[in-house]
Amino acid sequence: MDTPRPMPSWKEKSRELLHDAILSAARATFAENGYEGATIDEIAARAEVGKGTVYNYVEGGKAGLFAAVFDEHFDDLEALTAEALADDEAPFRERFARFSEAITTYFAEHLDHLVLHLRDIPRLLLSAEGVEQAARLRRRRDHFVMQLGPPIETAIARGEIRRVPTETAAHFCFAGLLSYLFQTCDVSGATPLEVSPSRCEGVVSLVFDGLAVPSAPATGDAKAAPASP
Amino acid sequence: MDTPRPMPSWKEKSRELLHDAILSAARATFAENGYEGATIDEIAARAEVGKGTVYNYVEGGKAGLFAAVFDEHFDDLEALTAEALADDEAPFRERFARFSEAITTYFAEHLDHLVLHLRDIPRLLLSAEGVEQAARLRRRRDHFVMQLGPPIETAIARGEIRRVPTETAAHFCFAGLLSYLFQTCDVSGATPLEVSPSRCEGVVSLVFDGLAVPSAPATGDAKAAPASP
DNA sequence: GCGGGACGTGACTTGGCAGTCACTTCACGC
DNA sequence: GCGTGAAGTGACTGCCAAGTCACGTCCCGC
Repeated sequence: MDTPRPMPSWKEKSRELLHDAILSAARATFAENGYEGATIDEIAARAEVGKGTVYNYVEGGKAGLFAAVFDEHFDDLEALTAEALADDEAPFRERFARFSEAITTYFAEHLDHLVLHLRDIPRLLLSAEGVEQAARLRRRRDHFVMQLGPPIETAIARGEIRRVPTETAAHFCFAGLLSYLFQTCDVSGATPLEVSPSRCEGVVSLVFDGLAVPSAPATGDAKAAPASP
Repeated sequence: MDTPRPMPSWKEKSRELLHDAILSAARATFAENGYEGATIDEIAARAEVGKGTVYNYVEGGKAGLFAAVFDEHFDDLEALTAEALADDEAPFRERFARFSEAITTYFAEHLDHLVLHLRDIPRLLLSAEGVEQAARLRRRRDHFVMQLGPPIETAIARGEIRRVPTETAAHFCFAGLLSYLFQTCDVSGATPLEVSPSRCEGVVSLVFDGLAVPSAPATGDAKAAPASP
């Protein structure tokens, strides 16, 4: 058959650029169709490379590609989390607020990562097959979530928050944030995920203060005088 | 070819029993392997029927089978939720505690449902293909979660909880519970999911009271003054 | 006992996708 | 120019699973 394409400008794409293009195509495709629904053919098409090239650039085929996407994802999350939590002096509520805002902003800019995170992490974590990969991912996720650990312990020591197991608290913080995002954003991307201090304050206050009325006794019927601001 | 099997005791299984057997085999298989990983062949084998029989008993092939499993699941959840929330007079904290205990007990007895719920609901809700089914499932899930709506509104009216959008509060309650279960139980089933009042109190207090120290900052003084140290 | 209908069955058909590899093209040194 | 190796390509292979359907079996009424 006649040669498919004169490969117009491919030389411009250096090795690294190509790698990025493939990874980014993979992320988009996985986000759109899920792991099972995505095909290498489509990823290759999106990256504007041949199918074979995809295999030249990643180890481990489809699964490896997927892992690479998640590695990149968690690298991102960990970097911005480290920065958001950096200020040891700040009260926990504030640090958590910064964390929430950073995460929200990140996901607002990368809606596909949000979909990926919400849909495919549980999927991987709970799939019996691929135990190897599941364990690796769990470690990665826990490592990320546990960045919240030291701030939480500091906060407990300072008496800012209750004595809750660190792990529980950390997961609660992140899960609360995620589920809030999931519930309030239009995942399809039709309306962009809005990031605003007030929105962040919403999650932060839910997670930090709970549902209960600030100081009123929860179970007592006596309406305690509401604290004035 | 020789007849495969003299079909030993199949007549005993009435139509309905067979249907149940298939559904239950489907649930187990889906829970074990996820939607994509499950095969009709395996479901048939588990139910101890021929593949063709599966198609005789369900509308819509694999997808229909999956939907049937989820319908049953949400029927269960809604029934026990209605019961747990029945007492209008009780304070919200108590109603939520009963709800948490009921859900936890249910999942403890049906670990496969928990896996299914955690892994496949996000998957379905976020998959672009099958929009039809996704919408139906979302409606179903929201209907379930919004059983918490009236209690929440009552609680707000009574001043037990803050003025938070009902939907947000409802989802926060359920998501908090779920993520707590996910994080603290061994999904593989190696160690059974323990249900105890103290465990429930753990979630309830996180969701209801938040992370913050009960009323006063540890530096205990004027309650309403969130003085910064 | 016998004929027919209802029901279950699994071999088969079909479609689709992961992964391979023989080939083409390009860049560069001589 | 021309030879050589590096890189990209997509047609091809093999596998697997959803869904079909022609067949066998059983039961029930006659």
